[in-house]
Amino acid sequence: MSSIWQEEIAAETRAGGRISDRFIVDKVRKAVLTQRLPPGTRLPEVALGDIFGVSRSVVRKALTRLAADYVVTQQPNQVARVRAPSIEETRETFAARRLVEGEVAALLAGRLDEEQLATIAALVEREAEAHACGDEPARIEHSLAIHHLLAEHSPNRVLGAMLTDLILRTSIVIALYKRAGLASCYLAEDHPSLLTHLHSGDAEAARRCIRDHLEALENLLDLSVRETRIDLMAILGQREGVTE
Amino acid sequence: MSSIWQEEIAAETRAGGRISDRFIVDKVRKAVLTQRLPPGTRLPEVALGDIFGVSRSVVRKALTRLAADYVVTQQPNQVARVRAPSIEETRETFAARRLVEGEVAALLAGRLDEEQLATIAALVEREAEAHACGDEPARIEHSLAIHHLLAEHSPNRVLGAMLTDLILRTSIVIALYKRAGLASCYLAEDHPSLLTHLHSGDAEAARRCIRDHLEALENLLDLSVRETRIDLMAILGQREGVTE
DNA sequence: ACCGACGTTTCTGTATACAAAGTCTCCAAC
DNA sequence: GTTGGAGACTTTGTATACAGAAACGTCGGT
Repeated sequence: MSSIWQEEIAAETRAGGRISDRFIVDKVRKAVLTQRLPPGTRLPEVALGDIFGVSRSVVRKALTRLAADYVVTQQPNQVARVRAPSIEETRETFAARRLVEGEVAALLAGRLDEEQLATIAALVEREAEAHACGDEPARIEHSLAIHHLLAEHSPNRVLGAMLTDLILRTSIVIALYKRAGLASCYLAEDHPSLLTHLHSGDAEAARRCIRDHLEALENLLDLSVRETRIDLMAILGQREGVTE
Repeated sequence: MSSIWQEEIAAETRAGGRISDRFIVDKVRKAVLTQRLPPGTRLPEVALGDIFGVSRSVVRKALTRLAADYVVTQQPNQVARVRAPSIEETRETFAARRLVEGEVAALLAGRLDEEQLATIAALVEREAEAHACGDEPARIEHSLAIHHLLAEHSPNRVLGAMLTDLILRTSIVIALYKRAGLASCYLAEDHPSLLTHLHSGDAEAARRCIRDHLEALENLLDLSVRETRIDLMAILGQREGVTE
């Protein structure tokens, strides 16, 4: 009965840390992001409880929070499942993120101090390196870190929190709908030029840069209407990935 | 031990409906909105459970969801309390709502059918009437209904859901920071002219109309820096409103 | 009168038990 | 071969018990 979290759970308990609902939320979220838990996966409370070594109470709280974050769906008297955002929702999520992240970038332009800019510049650099090495997981991690930094430094904290959510949701659908043959969703010019605009303080250029970047990203996805496939999968969805 | 929900609970149970976490969420939300539960109010799980006639399990789920909606704060091993958004957060919430609702209005301009427009027109009409009669609660209800309709009809459902959240959050801070002497936050021209733009299909005019409307609303609030008062209240916050 | 230690009370965190709803399987009937 | 249904099984909904943390009040000392 191998679980994909064994090592991390062992590490956490060794470290004296108690497994809390937050721990479970983080792990499930990451597993969904990396597609180790594909959409439609059943997440029964007892199974999760056994895996993490806690009772259903804790698992229930974690699932409730994951549902609030749109990571899983919870219907009365039914097993929670990993959510499968539709193609339409994917487009809408990208549009929402363009609006919000564009605004955040505009607010941020010219307002970051040297240290913050340097941090971002370093990440941009490391992302390029990782791409050159063909280390896609590392590249994704650095790319995500850049966007999360924007959210974190947003002068408007409310927008920042909304952006954090949207980054997560777009990441999930990117993983879901990445064009089959595509090795990477890397756009070499975008992050460096964003950095330039943030530095120079041109708010509208920064906004446009972000919006174009996100639109290009969306266009890298395969959002053609094989929606039937997804729907069938969601309905018949029998796969498991938790117990086994 | 009078609770502010007695009648509604009785009605619900008479109707055969079982009290669920959703019921509790709705009631608490509304009570916060109408300031019957002022910021800082303690919300102990057992007390709520007694009032609603359910066990802590149900209350806990409700509180978790209210926390996800930013209505209450939950800190480990401490009683949940009604959240007291700061003045800064209030400003940020308004800015976020201007961005999102402006976009929704722009998307909606010229895309509503006659029936939907008629529904909104009727609400605008009734809001004006309620204001004329001095029936402020009714006016607020109709005003909120207008904005919620925008959110509901948003072509972009993701943005629509975000807008629903933001409407709730701004409503709470409006109640909180309404200038003392002010009887009403009514801006006679704004809703009718929004309707005009939605009808004519001028997206940018609709966007601007919403943004101006929300900015005017924000300016009606008393957001001067008596922030100390709020902070003290949150810290000493000893008031109760649930048990009694 | 003020301050700090200590015991009491209150409240949350977690596990668990039981009931109700949903799901699956198998078998008979068409 | 497909449909329909009875039963067993699985899974969630809710209540409750107990342990531990925080808040509160009291009492002694200064």
